[in-house]
Amino acid sequence: MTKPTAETSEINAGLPDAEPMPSPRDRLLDTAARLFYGRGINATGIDLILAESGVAKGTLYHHFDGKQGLLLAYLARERANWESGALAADDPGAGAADRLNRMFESVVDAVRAGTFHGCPFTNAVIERPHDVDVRASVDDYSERLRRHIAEILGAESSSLKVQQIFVIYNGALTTVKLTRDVKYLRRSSDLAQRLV
Amino acid sequence: MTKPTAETSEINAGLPDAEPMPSPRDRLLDTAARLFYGRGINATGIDLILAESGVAKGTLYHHFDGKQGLLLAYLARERANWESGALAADDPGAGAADRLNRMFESVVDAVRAGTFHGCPFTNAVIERPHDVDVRASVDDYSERLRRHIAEILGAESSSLKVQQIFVIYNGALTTVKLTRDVKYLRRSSDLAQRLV
DNA sequence: GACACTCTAGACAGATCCGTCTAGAGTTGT
DNA sequence: ACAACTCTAGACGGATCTGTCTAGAGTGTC
Repeated sequence: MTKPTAETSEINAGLPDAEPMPSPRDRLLDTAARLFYGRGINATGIDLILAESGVAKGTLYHHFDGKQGLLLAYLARERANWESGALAADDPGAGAADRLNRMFESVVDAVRAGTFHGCPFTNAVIERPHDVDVRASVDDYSERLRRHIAEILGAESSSLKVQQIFVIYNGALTTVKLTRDVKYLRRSSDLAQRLV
Repeated sequence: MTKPTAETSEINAGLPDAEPMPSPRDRLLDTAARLFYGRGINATGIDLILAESGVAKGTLYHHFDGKQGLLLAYLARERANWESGALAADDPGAGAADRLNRMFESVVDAVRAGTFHGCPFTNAVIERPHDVDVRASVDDYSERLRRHIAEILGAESSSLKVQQIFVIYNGALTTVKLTRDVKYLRRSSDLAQRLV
């Protein structure tokens, strides 16, 4: 009835070279990420993800272990995205204060773009407080964030300053989520830079 | 079939003066608070609240406007509890640094008691990102928290220091939720006191 | 005694949820 | 040609959710 690989050419008939539709698996992940992050995990049903991604239900269960598998894949990808984003925004040649400032400035951009909905890992641990797999994913992210801060400061990951900037960064994200006021990112950035 | 007002005397038959059972309304609120806070709002069904509180479904809809009404009542009570708790722990005669420290120390107590599951308002806004009533309740709390900090510092609620300690406090709660490590409360407290 | 109020117990409808399943189309490899 | 694989479309069951409803017990008030 349907022609999976022919969809693009059908839809884009006549329009030469309009970007090809991503694979069903990628569309699932993209849609799940958007909905989990924007509407909440528990408030987002599988059927909505399927409808918005235009993927059949069987395909979801072919690629992922149900909603839980999709959630974990979303968190894993979010972690990877965060890491590559932090790497891209970072300038290892710059001073520590500048590098810290860029971390906060990236969040400012996301808020202005209307794509910021808090820290995905904080959100996940709040929505799934007893989920050990979510917890593992969160711990992984948490440690990598501390290591990233440590690398910027040239300090040990367990040092006092790293821990304090870790708190400030988490506080910045939470406070912006709470108040929707970007100014707290500047305050947080100033506070963090003062510790350098 | 049942004798509402006789429950206590039945259950406590022989035991003189064991504390009387709270009213159905209070039992609903207590149970809802425990479950909403401990398991999450969207993950907690009405039926579970009813079963654990031992209250009939009709009684819930008599006192509250469904689950949403129960949620808003829970948040309102949480705000009141936080305010009276902050007032009780506070010593207006002490120095600003000491008073700030007590704010964080209260959280340490909650963590040790095993009753800490993050900031109820942050949790609510994450689980119900598009709920305007939840948003109003969160804004209310948020402003009172800033005013409390401002009062301790003897500063304007909109001053830079208040905003920064607001971030640190939110960061402390989130970071403890994220890592389950109490040490971040000490780090946060030190950081906040340094701003005095 | 009549009435209003609060409460219990539980049935019920309607929606939504997740996961499994079947039937078949299209592609790729052998 | 045949098998293996990926995908669509959608039915289906069973669970769970919220909210409404009825029937009746206990209490207090007029």
